[in-house]
Amino acid sequence: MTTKPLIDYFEKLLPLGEEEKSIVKEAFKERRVKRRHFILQKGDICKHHTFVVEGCFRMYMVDEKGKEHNLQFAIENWWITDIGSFYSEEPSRLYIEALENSTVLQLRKEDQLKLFDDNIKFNRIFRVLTENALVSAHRRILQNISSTAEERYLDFLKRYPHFFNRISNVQIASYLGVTPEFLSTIRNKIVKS
Amino acid sequence: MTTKPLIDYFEKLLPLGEEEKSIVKEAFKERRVKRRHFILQKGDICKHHTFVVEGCFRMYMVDEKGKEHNLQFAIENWWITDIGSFYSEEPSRLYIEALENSTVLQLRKEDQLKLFDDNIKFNRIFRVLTENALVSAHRRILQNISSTAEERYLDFLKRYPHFFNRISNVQIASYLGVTPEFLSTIRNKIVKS
DNA sequence: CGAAAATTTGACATGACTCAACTGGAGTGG
DNA sequence: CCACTCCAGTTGAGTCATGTCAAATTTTCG
Repeated sequence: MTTKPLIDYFEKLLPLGEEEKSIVKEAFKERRVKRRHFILQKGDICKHHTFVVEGCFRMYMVDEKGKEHNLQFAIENWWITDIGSFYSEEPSRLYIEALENSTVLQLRKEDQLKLFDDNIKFNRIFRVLTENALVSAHRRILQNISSTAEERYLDFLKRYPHFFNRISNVQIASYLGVTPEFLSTIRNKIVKS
Repeated sequence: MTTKPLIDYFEKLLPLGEEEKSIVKEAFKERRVKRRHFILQKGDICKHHTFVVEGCFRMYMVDEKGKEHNLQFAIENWWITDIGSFYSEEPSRLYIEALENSTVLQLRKEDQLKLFDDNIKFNRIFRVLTENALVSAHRRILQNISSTAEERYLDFLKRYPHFFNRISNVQIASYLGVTPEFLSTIRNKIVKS
């Protein structure tokens, strides 16, 4: 039963009754995604909230020069959704790509609205999720405007140590906003010091 | 009646009944804040959601070297709150300072919880507010990691034209993550081109 | 195994910061 | 209303951070 990690996740925020658990089981659909496959591409409307049960994803933008810029990673027990597109129902500018063979649970908008109507707990749960995401985003903005690339890299490793041997440096560089070459020299410098 | 702008604001998201309007009037407290005064300082716990009725604020962090970094501005009909501190009830790392003599409406956490319990609309309204803030934050992160300072400045002017003659370039530089000197050379370059 | 991608290295170019000095305008107190 | 101060804005020289491009090497995965 793939919904177990999700229910555990919800219950850390707010305990659920048996009935609520079965609502969750009905609302979320399991899906397997192979490495290098996409669950969202530029121009699509983001139709689901996606919860990662197993595997790893990145969400990124491609600029006018064709360069990719990672907005977010997601591994087990993380969410990955272009909320802008999800809520506005406008075409996304983002891609979500599986970096490993993965399993996710997806919630369609109609089903989310049903959750919200049926039960005030889910309203609160999703509010808290969004709040937490906003707090992280604010932290990241402050860091981007106040620190050097080296400081950002060290902080990234401290904050997400489980990413260290799982996500390539190319991807990390793109998340930090530096070139892979420069990240390489940073790493070199750190080792020597 | 200072609550009118706020009620208008809410009604753009979701129409309110008369009863709901009076709930709003009771829950929010008016407060005047003079230029250079603070409604939040590092170490405080952020006790209110703040809605700006008139005036202008900035929210910023001070780094180890004593430099200030602006996370956000707020003018009429904007919100300015350290949500991290507000929800976790932990001491804030941020300052919120009035850049002009201002009038705000503030909502204490207890009163917000009452709104949430009483009425599902407010639950939804605050969820939408947070979602919108998250979408902007994501846009800003992507821009920070993908654009030069000049591009960020031009985009800032396009997106917030009303800030142009209201917020000093020192403050804008701090928001963009560059020094005031460098912003000055950027502006010079733009004029010449 | 073989192709494609990741990582590293180095030379060079540009973006952005630091520091110091100068200018001009806005507020303040006499 | 003036003199004064303080702060925002500008300028320039020198320096450091980071990007670009090209090439060589290593790793990964199909």
